[in-house]
Formats: sequence, C-alpha cells, structure tokens
Amino acid sequence: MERGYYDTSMGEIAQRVGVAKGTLYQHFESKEALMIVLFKREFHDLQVATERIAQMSVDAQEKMSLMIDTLCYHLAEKHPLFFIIRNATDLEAEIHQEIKEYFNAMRAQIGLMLDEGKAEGIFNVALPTEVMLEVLFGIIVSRLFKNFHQGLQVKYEDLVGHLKCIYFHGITAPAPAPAG
Amino acid sequence: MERGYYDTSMGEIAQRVGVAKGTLYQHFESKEALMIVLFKREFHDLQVATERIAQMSVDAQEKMSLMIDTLCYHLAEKHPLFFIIRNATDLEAEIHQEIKEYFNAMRAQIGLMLDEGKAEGIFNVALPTEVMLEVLFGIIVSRLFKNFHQGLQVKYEDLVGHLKCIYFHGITAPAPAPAG
Amino acid sequence: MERGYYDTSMGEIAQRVGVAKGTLYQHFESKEALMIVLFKREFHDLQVATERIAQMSVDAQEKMSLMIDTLCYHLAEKHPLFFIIRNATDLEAEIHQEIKEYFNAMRAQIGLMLDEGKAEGIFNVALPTEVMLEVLFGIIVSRLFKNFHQGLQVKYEDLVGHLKCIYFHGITAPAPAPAG
Amino acid sequence: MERGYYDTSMGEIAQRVGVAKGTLYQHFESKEALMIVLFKREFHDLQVATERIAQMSVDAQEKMSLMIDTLCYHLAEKHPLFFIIRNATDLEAEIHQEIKEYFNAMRAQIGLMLDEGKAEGIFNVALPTEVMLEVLFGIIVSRLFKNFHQGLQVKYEDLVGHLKCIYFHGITAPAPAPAG
DNA sequence: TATGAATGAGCGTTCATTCAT
DNA sequence: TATGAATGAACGCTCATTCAT
Repeated sequence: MERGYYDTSMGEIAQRVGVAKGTLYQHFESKEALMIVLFKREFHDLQVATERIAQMSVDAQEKMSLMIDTLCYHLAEKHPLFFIIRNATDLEAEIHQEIKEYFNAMRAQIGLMLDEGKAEGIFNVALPTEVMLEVLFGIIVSRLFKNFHQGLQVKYEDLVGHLKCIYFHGITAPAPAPAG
Repeated sequence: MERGYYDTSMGEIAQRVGVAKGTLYQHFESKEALMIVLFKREFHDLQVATERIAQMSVDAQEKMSLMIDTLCYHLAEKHPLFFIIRNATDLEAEIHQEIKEYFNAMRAQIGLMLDEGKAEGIFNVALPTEVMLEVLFGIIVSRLFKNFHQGLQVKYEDLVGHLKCIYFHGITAPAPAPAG
Repeated sequence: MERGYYDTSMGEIAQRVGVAKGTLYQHFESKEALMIVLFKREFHDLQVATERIAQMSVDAQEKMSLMIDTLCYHLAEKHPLFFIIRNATDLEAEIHQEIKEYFNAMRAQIGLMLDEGKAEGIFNVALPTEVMLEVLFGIIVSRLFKNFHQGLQVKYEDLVGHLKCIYFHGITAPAPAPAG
Repeated sequence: MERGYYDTSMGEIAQRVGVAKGTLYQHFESKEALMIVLFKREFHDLQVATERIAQMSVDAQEKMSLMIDTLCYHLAEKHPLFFIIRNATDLEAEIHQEIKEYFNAMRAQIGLMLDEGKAEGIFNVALPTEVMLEVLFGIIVSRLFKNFHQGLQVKYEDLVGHLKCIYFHGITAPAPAPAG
C-alpha cells in the first residue's frame, strides 16, 4: 500500500510476509490477483460501515456526514486505497472489473443516500446524483494528493470539517444572519 | 497519455512515433525526461490561460468560474494530464521536482484568486486556502476517474455547471426564494 | 578469462555456463560482482602459497626464487589473472578496491621477503623495495603479453629460469671465473 | 589515451576534435581504424628515436641504456601507449595485425642491439633474445601499473636508473669492491 | 504444502555506424 | 566534403512466473 503497484515486487511482498515466492503463487494466481484480494480485504470494513450508515434512522445529511467521516477514516487515514486504485490505470481489464464491482456496490449505496436527501428536500435536486458522487470521491481522495502538497497545515479533524463544509455549502461565504 | 507511465515502453513509443528507439534517445535524455517535456508542453497553454484570468478585472468568483472552465477544458477535455501526474507517484524525485514547480506556480496563482475572494467577502474565510485548492483539483480531476464511471450521462457543459455549483454552494438545496 | 571484461556479456557467460541470464543474477549481484568472485577464487591458492613461502626457513633469495616459480605457475600457466586485472582499468572504483586489497596483501608479503634479503645483504639496498616489486610483476606478466608474441620458442621451465636469472642478475654477461 | 578504448565513444572523440561524427567516419573507416592511426602517430617518434639509437657508434650497453631512456620517455611519460595496447586484448584481429607489425619492427631493432651486446660479450648469451625483449617491455610497462600502486615514492630520473640497474644487473647486491 | 533456484521476455539505455541533406 | 539525425543490435539488469525437490 505504501509503495505503489509497480514499485513492489512479488519477492519483496513474499519476504515481508515471511513466506517464499512460490508459496505466494500457491495462494494467488498472479500479482494482480493478489492485489484484488488485498483490496477486497481493505474494502470489506468500509462496505460494512457504509451498510450500517445506510440503515441508520437519521436524515440524509447526517448520513452523508457520517459517510464522509467513514471514507476519510478508511481511505485517507487507514490506507491510501483509492489512491492506488487510481494509480493502477493500466492494470488488466479483468482486475479492474472485479474491483469496480466492489466499488460500485458501495457507490450505489451512497447514491441512495443522496437520493434520499433530494427526496427530503435537503439536497439540490438540480444536481445529478452521479455528479454528486464523483465530486464526493474527488474531494476525499484529493486529500491524498500528497506528492504535490506534503505539508498541509491543517489538523485532521479540522480538515474533515472543512471538506464537509465545502461539500455541503461550497466555498461561498455564508449569508449573514438576518438582522432582528 | 492513454496508457500510463509504466505500461508504455520506449520501444512502443518509438514504434508508434515511427522512429527507432535510439532516435528517441537523441531527443530525450531518458524516459522521464521525455515525460517532463510532454507535460511542460501540455501545461504551457494552461499556464498562459491562468495568467490571463488572474489579471482580469472581474471579481474573484468570476475569476474562479473562468478558472474552472479553463481547467476542465485543458485537463478533462484535452488531456488527462493531472491524472497521469497523480499516477506517477513513484517517479524519480528529480522529475517530480520539475513538474511540481510548474504545477505549484499555477496553483499559487489560483490561491491568490481565492484569497482575493476572501478579502472581497465573497469566499468563506473560515476555509484555509490550501483546502479550497485541494478540493478544487479533486473535483476537476474526479471527472477523469473514468475507469470506474465510464458512461456519465451528463453533457459536458452541464457537468461544468454542476461542478461550479457544488464548488461554490455545495450540494445542499438552495434556500427557497423569500416569499414576497 | 580468455576474452576480457568488456567483450564478454552476461548473456554469453550464462549461455556458456548453461543457465539463464536471470540465474546468473541470482548468484552475483552484477557483472562486476561476478568478476570479483572469480578473481578471489583464483587468488586464493596463490595467497596460500605465498603465505607458505613467507614462513619457510630459507634465505630470501630462495624465497624469491620459489615465489617466482609460484607466480609463474599460478598466473602464467594457470590463468592470465593479472593480465585481466590490468585490462580492467576502468572498472568501478569499488571493485578495484576489493581486488586491490587482495592483491596488496600478497604484494606486501613479497615486499617483506625482499626486505629480508636486503637485511641479509643478499639484495641491493640501493633499490627501493617498491621498484623491485613493480619490476617483479612486470617481468612475470610480460610473459602473458601473448598477442604480440605468440610463439615464444622457449620451454616453460627454461623460461622461468631465464626470468629468475634476469631478475637476480640482469642481462649482463656473468663475470668470468677468476683465473687461478 | 587517458580514458581507454571502451570508455571513449566516437561521439566524444568527434566533439573533442571539433568535428561531426560523420566527418570522423569519412577519415577513418571505423573506431578501430582510428585507433590504429592514433597509435601509428604515437609510435612514429619512438620508431625514429629507436632507429637513431640503433645507428649510433656506441657499445650495446650504452645503446640499451639510451633505449630504456627513450622507451620510458615515450611510453611512461608521454603516453600510456603500451598500456592501452595491452588493454585492448580483444580488439579485432585485423587491428592487432597492423599494430603488431609496427611494434615488431621496433622490437626487432632492439633485438639486434641485444644480439650485438651478446657478440660483444657484454650481454649474457645464455639468455634468449626473445626473453630479454619480453622482460624489457615488462619492466617498462610495469611503471604504468598505476591502479595498484599510485603513489610510487620515487623520482622519475631515479626510477629510470633503478630500472636500468635491475635490467642490467638484477636485484642482487653488487659484489663488494675487492680489497686493495 | 512450501520452497527458492531457474527462467526468459522485456526493459531502459548506449553507441558504432549509416546516409540523406 | 561535412553534417548529425536516424538506426538497431546489443548490453546489463529486473521480476513475474514456473517447477523440481
């Protein structure tokens, strides 16, 4: 996870895991198959958490707020999962397919939350859900854009707050409280 | 551009360009040097456009709106530039340095626009400019996350409009026009 | 050994040894590392023999005579070791270092024999030991200068005798036995 | 001369000479042909000097003494000529042939000097001229064995004297002057 | 089942040589 | 005649994958 797909050889992985290279190939058909399994494992917790949020009895904004907390926690803090997925542009189509399906399941669930929000009149119905989803992931993963901005001088909790603020209200200055 | 750094060999590039491998090396010192030149060429137009916007006599929101148009045009439509930059996590430090400097120059200029907007009372002073910048790039590049979402059913112009809408006002439903 | 460092590719070596290129690299970190190992192996016997001669209880001339026998046997007859070392002027510094150390250990021991000889009044104290050493190696290795003189019409044993003769007494005709 | 055959590319040579690579190939058929010409040029002075010495009206020892001066001057001081020849073990046979012929001409002339010396009773007739020649070159070139012994603490003039001393009288201590 | 030596295609790169201008 | 861009075979080296033990 910390090195990227191309910069990690099977030999290194085997060494780190403490088995021989051959053993690795008895459990995983190929380097790419190994990656898929790794991702699935990582995704699992996130999927479970997403599921739980989806079934909570709170309004859509609250759900999305929790969803952002969760995504930030799992992706940004725990593992640069999406980042690696993004890097792997050129992995075999087959792999992508597997990961895509996993990803899309979660994505669909979040889409439902957004749709709920629209139905509740909380979210802007003029915005296609697809776009809202894309922007959500773009915002979350942007935090990982580390190579171009190492020293972000913001605390983690504040950052998540800021991301929610922008996602929900944009960068525009809030309207002044009405006088009186 | 369409294949990623690691999955494109110099031999392939040479073949596609229609020259011998050696010829490539007469023009570019290394694979990485080739990449830098490619990026610089791509970046140049974008930089010029950014410069022009920075010097326009319009308010910050208008500038940012134009900036989003420009970024979308150059990056999303013309070339998946940022996407590849993101992929290249593990390219040699030196290369990164060169590209980073190019990128950071543009980034800094957009940062100034955002600061102007805060000074003008248009943008939310509670949000760190750094975060606003990260989110901006996250939103723009998110559109390029093609592998997970090929068939976005939205027209290009509408999409840009939606991105601006979210970036400026978030996904929350707009307040109803005051009855009158 | 018979081809020189630069004219022997790893592929060729692999082929000759009957393994794949990759296999070679599993045993030797690099082409240079392979060379070092080869040299060390060759040198070992020579070093042992030198050691033994150094500890014999004979006078310095006898030691040097045995030393010349040994050098001729190992270098000229067995392998053109020094010759290749000389060729490799421009190998990486690090490699040279390793080989140099091996070589210098043996060289130092021979230097001690020469110094002993001087102390015993056998060798010419006017000649710096360093120079005596250089000339010794120059003489031995000269025999290997095969490309310019393939068909030396002298038997091996005679040749060694001649070399000793010159090294000890020069090319000048011996003084006639004093009459009477 | 200062870099060795393999570490000098035609491009570098062209650049240093101030012409284009193509121009080089109009004057020299190949890299090896270029080397031959270079060597011939270097050799020329040495050959002339050798010729002159051969025709002097002095005894053979004096001739050989001058010859050693000359060889040392041309080879050791002026250019590491022999050293490079030795390095080039694996150059094409054709090249060797040309250089060999040049070299052998000079070698033959020195051989004659040695034979003269034997006829004059000065040199040891028990030593084959071939061997005396080999040792001569071995001694001279030994001085160039720079990589294994950089800091020879002997002045140039002294060194030449020592080499002559050994070549003529060996390393054995001179007999004490007979008591008067 | 676990191993790790063996494999070999493929990579980025070099450079002697050619040839159209 | 001089040029230097183009060539492409060959190099040292890597690493995902295989397979005999």
